[in-house]
Amino acid sequence: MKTYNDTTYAILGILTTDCKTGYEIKQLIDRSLNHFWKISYGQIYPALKLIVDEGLAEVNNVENEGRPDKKEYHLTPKGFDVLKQWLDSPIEQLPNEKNEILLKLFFGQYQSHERTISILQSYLEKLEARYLTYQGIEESILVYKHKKQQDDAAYWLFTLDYGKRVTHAAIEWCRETIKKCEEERNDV
Amino acid sequence: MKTYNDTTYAILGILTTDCKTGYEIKQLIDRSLNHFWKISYGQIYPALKLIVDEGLAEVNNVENEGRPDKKEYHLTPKGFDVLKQWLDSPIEQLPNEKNEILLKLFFGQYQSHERTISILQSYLEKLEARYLTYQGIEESILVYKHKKQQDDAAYWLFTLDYGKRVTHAAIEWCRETIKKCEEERNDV
DNA sequence: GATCTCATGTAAAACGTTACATGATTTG
DNA sequence: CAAATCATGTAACGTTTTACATGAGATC
Repeated sequence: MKTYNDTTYAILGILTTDCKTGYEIKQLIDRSLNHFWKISYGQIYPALKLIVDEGLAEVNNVENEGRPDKKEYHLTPKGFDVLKQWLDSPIEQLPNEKNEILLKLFFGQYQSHERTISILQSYLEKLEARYLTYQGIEESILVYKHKKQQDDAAYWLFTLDYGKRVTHAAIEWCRETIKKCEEERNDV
Repeated sequence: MKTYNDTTYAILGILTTDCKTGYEIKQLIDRSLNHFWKISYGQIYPALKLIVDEGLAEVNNVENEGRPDKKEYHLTPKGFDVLKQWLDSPIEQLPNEKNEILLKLFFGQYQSHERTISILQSYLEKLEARYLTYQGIEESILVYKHKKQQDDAAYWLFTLDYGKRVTHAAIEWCRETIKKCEEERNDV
């Protein structure tokens, strides 16, 4: 069977939810999958075109009073099969992070202690802000879970839990590394 | 001042260490920066060419008995300046992970519990293997630190500590999520 | 004798980001 | 009245992966 890239599978997956348009897909990813997936319109619209060309979804135009028309995409049985088949396939590789902060820290000896500390501090702030948004997302998922009795909420909470734990570990590391750098600075 | 991409800065940084050839750069990244940076030869060799063209490093050919010749790259003062200037510049964005496992888990309701658990289990195994390699790297950095009295080892240990903490958090999450899925399976 | 390590490189394809274009309505 | 939100899309550019090419010595 034909294979597609992960961007395409991500969109197929989202089309199983209430999100049916390119715009809504972007919003869902930015708001709920943000900690493990990113996407741009430059990926979404061409991918939706491909999905329709391949018969994995069907489009229909929906008039939207006082708003631009929108195109709703609905999975076909074939599209649902392709999604399930991807879900069933094994995963070979660990995700590969690219972390600019760690890259700079790796060469930290060529930086002043002040600069190293300030980079870590701004990283810490961003991590803390991210942790707070996760808590916000968690609450909105819990609300959604109570409203609609759907199974998907459980899985969304699993992925969110991952984000929270990993972010928490990064925050702890950040705080302690800043402390170590400050001690170093005072020693020298 | 002209800017380059992170791949280029990563290579400039590595040229401050004992690694002076394309091959050695690849090895160092694979072995020591592996948890936060990846690179391929298709990036390294063109980047080294650019680095020389821009006057950031100089090449010289080194004969290597019983082995192919190698090209050693040495930073110029200008190259070192460019590196330091990049190190001093602020970081705007948090790194964006792309995690295929979490993406699949997000759509876990369309998978059997068995399959979800088996994906999590293989993820767990990979995370545990990674944690072990981190411990191996840690020991080799400690050895290096004792041999040469260099400051860089401290920063290498910082980045490694990050990798260990984050991986540990992911392992814990994995174990508990597997437990939850197993309970679900038994309930249904 | 096969595979691994050392060593450098290119070309094509795949993938992703950014900037641009359009335009109406709602909110501050 | 400016800015944000809703809504779709393209083109250019930048980045990364993958496959290929070459070849000698060392290890199993």
